[in-house]
Amino acid sequence: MADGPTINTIAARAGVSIASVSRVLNGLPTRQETVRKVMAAADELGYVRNAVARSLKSRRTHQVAFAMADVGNPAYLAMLREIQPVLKAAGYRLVLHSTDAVAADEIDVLRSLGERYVDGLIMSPLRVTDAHLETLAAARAPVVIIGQVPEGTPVDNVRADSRTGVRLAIDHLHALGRRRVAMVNGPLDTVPGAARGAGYREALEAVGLPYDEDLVQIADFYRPEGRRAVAELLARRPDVDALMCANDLIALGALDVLRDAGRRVPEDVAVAGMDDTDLAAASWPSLTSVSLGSAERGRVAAELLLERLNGGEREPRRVTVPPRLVVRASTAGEGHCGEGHGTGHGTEGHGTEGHGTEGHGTEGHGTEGSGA
Amino acid sequence: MADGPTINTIAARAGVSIASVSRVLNGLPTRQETVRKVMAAADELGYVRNAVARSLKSRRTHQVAFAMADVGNPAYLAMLREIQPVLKAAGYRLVLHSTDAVAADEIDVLRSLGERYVDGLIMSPLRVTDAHLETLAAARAPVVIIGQVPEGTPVDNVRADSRTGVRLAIDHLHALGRRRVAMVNGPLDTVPGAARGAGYREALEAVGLPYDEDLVQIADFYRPEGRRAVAELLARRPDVDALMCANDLIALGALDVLRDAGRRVPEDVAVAGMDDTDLAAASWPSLTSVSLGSAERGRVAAELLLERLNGGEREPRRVTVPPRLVVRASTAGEGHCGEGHGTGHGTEGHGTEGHGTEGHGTEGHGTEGSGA
DNA sequence: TTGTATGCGTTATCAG
DNA sequence: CTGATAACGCATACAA
Repeated sequence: MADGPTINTIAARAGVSIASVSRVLNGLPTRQETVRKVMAAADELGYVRNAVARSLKSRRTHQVAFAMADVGNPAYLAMLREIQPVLKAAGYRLVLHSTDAVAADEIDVLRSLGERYVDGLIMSPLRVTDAHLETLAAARAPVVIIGQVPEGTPVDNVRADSRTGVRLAIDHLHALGRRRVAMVNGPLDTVPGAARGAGYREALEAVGLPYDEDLVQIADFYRPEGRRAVAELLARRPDVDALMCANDLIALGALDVLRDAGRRVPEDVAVAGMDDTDLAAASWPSLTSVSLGSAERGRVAAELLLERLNGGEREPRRVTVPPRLVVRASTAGEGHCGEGHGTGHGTEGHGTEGHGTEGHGTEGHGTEGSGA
Repeated sequence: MADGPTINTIAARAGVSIASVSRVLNGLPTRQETVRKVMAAADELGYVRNAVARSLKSRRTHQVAFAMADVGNPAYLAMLREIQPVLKAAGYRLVLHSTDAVAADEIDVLRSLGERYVDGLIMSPLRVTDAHLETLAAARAPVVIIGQVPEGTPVDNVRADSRTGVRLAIDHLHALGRRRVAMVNGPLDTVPGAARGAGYREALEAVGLPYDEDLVQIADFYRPEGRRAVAELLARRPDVDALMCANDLIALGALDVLRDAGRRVPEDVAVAGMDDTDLAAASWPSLTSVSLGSAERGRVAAELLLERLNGGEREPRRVTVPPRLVVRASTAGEGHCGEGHGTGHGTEGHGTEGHGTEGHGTEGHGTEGSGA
């Protein structure tokens, strides 16, 4: 309860000046005797540096902000999980902003950099508008953008390449002998939808398959939408033998419908998703999925920001993280009762299998009640 | 790049004293003319308050920390997702600490409260040790613990009740006519393992079933472990007709093994999990699971902390959040081809179905490369 | 080596 | 109503 001790308290106790206290605390050359006295006093009083005063003086908060639409989104979560340890190792705390996908909120975050409560910002905006760019140009602290920014924007930038990602999957399906590969894409007016659609056409051309509009179906990026879309597609084209889905949720919806229709996966129809979320490994059959490298994008973004925080000025840098195909049972299945359960995660360090642990020691014995 | 303007800059520009500037900025009674001049100057200069200086003076940072083992864990994530908006609405920023389940790190976080970079802390420790309690007693800011603390610890505390949770599930299974209900529990030396084991015995007794040691199997809280354990159990007791699993991952492992063994779920064997993670809805058949109310625990914790931040002193409070059974196909199945896909989430506001959206506009057209 | 004094950007007190 | 001025807790240039 009592107000914490300051260097003044210590100085008094040790019988020295606050300057000496500060010097000892910062490891500057000081007489042994003084060091001893100061350390003793600090120990006894349980002194802890005041970070706020420190920041005011040093103009560094040792805090970095990460702003994204929604922590619940597996893609952002993957970024967060990589960003956190990188920053921590470098001595930075992490301030989390959830913008709920509201552009105005994102701009607020950019503006708030003027308050100087963080040294830098990593931001993954839904869509970069002109307003973003304006505010960005006037930002009072270094910013790294994860996502798509216009060519030439003077900002550190880390991006995915889902176009190539789609191509990886199509190549895979084609190599397995599939020839009627449909695409269940997201809305075409979204950035990812457009890119994935383009990737689909490119990939078909590359493997020498014709582009057939009949094989394209649009769905919002959710599971029920995936069900609806795949049902329609199946009704129109019952001969389809592979489904490229624009994300894992749509792919789960596809599995639902195929199961109900009595089509075996992957024997009759192979299914591939995108994003490689936890759900891909949990479903049955487990889902082949294209990882867009969210985790790595997070890590790279953090490293870029640290570089700029330490190093100072340099040219803005742009990094594109390559996609990676994670093959599981929904395309590669070895018979529908195979034991390929733990179909791994390739090479990526800590896979998703590991962290879904448990409710961790939070327990209650009965009904202690909840009132005051 | 130029250093941001301060109230001094504005004062000079407006031809008034810094005191007047501060007053205007804080809405204190001031002559209209002065207000006008100050606002004009502030606007032109793009002035933004310096949060650090403000904090130093006011002794409030408007930041709150949340410390848990791992953001990747769905339980913590659910808490985070509730905590964030509550704090944001109250004008607080959220500082995130990942302790990697290392007790020493948790204690460091408690100690670091002395640095005064946050106004309060919400912490969900793996296990509360004596060292925790000591540090807690000396904490220099209000703390809310999510989890189990010893009786009488003078700290705001929010807890789950997995014992009752297990009972809900067993009651459900018994009501469905199952009579040989096995338990695949976590290690008994963990807090959750012990509580769930106790809940299992209690529940059996309550419904009048005998406790049979043969029906209990221990597994670590992971899917491969779940597979191993259930395989053993099945070999020993092929007559089992229901499985109560201590978490969702173990339950997924159970589904794997049952499928391979040709047992139908739920017709031959019903399966229930715990934690009600995203995975429960994604699996097939979808998994009946006991929610321990992680989301609500998070929300309550945030509210308790805010109360204390605003209100000041009061008696420490303890809240127990009741568990909730979420019934899905793995116990209630309406035939194995039923359309009960979207089996809902009960009542809990925003269900998990909604947020697993997509890779959000992060795209790249090709190979811009990753070099400098 | 040590102490004194000043400033970081605000807010708040107290005369004018 | 306004303007000097003193904190807030720390770091540091400068003087001793």
